Amino acid sequence: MAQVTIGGLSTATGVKIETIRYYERAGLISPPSRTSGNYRSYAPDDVARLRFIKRTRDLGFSLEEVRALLDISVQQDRDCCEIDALATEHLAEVDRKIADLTSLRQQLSSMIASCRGGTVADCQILEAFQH
Amino acid sequence: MAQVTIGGLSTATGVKIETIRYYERAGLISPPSRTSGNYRSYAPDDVARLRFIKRTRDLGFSLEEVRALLDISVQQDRDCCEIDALATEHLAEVDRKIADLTSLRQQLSSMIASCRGGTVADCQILEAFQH
DNA sequence: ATGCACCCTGTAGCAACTACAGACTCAAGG
DNA sequence: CCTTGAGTCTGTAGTTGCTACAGGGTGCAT
Repeated sequence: MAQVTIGGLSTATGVKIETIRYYERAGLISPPSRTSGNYRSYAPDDVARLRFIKRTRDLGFSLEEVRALLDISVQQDRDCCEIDALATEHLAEVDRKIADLTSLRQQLSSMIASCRGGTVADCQILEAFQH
Repeated sequence: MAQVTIGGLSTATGVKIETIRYYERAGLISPPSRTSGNYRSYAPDDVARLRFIKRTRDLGFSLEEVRALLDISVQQDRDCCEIDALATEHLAEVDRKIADLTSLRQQLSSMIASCRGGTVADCQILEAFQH
């Protein structure tokens, strides 16, 4: 039966205990059964589900998106295209973020390149901050 | 002599009114003088300071970092190198984020490429989420 | 004098956790 | 048998950087 405590689930998945309880409150995982001493007791399926959550979180999906992915993933006979759509939309978001950061990086590095030392009064970086 | 209300400051800087009040609570800007009707009244210097804050926020500095930059920038006779150090450190952080997002983008897009349609049961993307 | 736009304070909410406090449980060692 | 230490429980508050009210007051034009 291989039931585990929350600590075991935590080490099995790399998700912190507090975070697991948070996910339970947030409805991402359902309340597990309890031992006689009121300890949470998780089944192997719970480990798989939490791994899934961790993986998708690591890939940058929001909890809302994770919820949607979980919802779809249990309906085994549905068409796969919704998953594809969610992933593609998320990819676009990631691309936007990369573009934003890259332009920002550009500005920052040219500011830094303009630094010639000296006092704060004639700092070129600060000058650039003033716009 | 060119004092403005919070609404004027907001339009002059592009920072929302609520955010300005928040910055005041957070100690990033000092409480301005008030009119007889208890309205906040800002001087041109306040406009400059808030513009500075907005610009650095747009460049991705945290409020903590902005605070540090502001602190240094008022000490006109100090050496400029601290500014350079903060900016360089921030640039490194931005680079880390770009690297993270790029690797993530890579994983996501190869997952999406593996999609062959069909039902959820044999979805390759979900498969990849399982790790 | 009566709208209407603007401003005030204070509080609560968002994401996605993280960090306690104070109490309980469980297994091992002396 | 008792104690000690690690693990767990609930509940609440803090984090970052805002944003969104509610329920009032102000200022100016018609």
